[in-house]
Amino acid sequence: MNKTTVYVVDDDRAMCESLKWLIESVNMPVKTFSTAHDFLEHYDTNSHGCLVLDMRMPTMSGFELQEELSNSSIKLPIIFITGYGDIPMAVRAMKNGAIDFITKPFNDQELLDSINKAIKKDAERFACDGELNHLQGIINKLTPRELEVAKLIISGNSNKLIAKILQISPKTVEVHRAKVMTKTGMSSLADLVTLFIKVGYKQN
Amino acid sequence: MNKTTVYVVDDDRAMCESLKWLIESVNMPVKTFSTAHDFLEHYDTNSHGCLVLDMRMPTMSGFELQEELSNSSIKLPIIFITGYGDIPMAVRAMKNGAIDFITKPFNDQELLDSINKAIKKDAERFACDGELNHLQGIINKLTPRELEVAKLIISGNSNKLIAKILQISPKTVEVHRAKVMTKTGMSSLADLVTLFIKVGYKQN
DNA sequence: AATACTATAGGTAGTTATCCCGATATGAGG
DNA sequence: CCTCATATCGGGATAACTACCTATAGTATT
Repeated sequence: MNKTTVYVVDDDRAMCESLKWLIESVNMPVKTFSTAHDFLEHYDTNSHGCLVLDMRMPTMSGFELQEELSNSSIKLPIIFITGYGDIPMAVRAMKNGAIDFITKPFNDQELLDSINKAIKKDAERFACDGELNHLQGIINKLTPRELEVAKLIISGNSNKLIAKILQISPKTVEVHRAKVMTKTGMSSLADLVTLFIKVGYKQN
Repeated sequence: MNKTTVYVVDDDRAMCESLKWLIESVNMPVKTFSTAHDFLEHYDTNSHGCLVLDMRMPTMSGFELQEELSNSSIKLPIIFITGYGDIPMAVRAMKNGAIDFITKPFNDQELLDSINKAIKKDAERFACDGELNHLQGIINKLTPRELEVAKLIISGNSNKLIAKILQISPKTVEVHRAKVMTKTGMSSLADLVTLFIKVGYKQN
């Protein structure tokens, strides 16, 4: 697990330095980038924290980076800062999932508070994702056939029915079922259903 | 089920009339109010649609109404319109769950688009809530004892174990269990677990 | 007082699931 | 060629669940 980092992307070097100094003053690791491309190249998809992002930048604007990130399923919380913003811009940024939009000049504490909130939110997301990946990993251990049987089980079918559906002997279904339970480590049908629902399987 | 209505709250009579005219021009029912209090008095909690809300108003601001509504668990989507807004105000409104924040003078189509999105979103929420209430209603038909047994069942306990936990005969647990299944209309344990998870019961 | 619902409990039979033992066939990899 | 994983199938025993019947006692409603 990587440590949490505050990423700063701003084309203004002085602003980058100022932000770096501010954020490091509260003992948070900071990485600064002067362009969106620079950030995208050096960003480690496994790291977490938050992104402090200038709106107006050459070659790639803050908006474009935000979209790029959301398309790449990178869910790093974004805090926009800008000196030239207007309301439609702020609204659009928020609609696109930014967690804050701060205008320059800003109050230092205001930004730090926002960063803390963002990091907290990202940590929650990370914990949640980790749990999900873990559960998904458990399910991925099943063979295709076992998964097939498992899905039929959690849809409420009995072994006998599953046997008819899959055109195999009920005895084989029993074997698969037992394998599913031992491999997933679930000790009851209820737990198995819960597991599958958690990872997003729906039996509509 | 009530029809969908666009609620307009603005202290400026002329603006109210103008909005009413605009929205009715696309055949959507409108109700206008000149104060937040007026709206709160006449609002039917069962109705749905969306709320077009002026920010700056006497006695109760748009913000205050938004907070009031979120505290009353009224989840009507809110579109703010204002002539005197700034970015922090817009950001705060969006953070509080507004779905749009539009500045006067606004483009008519822009507002209508936003209203349509809001209504769509509310309809989804309504459908979702309706489903949930229905499922909750099913569970509410259970007697306290049956609910107790049901929870133990979906936590993966066997009848025998439940009997020990509740200090009653396994036979009685069987009876409760059968009652739970017939009352909920679920035909398998898997379906029962799914039902309880849908209404938010977790066995952590 | 009669009725209905709830919680309790037993019997008996049948179905289903679980767990132990076994077996065969197939294909991938060393 | 041997091994391992996978998928298939069987017998037999035990445990668990389901479905039908019965019954009693308390509480609430009418």
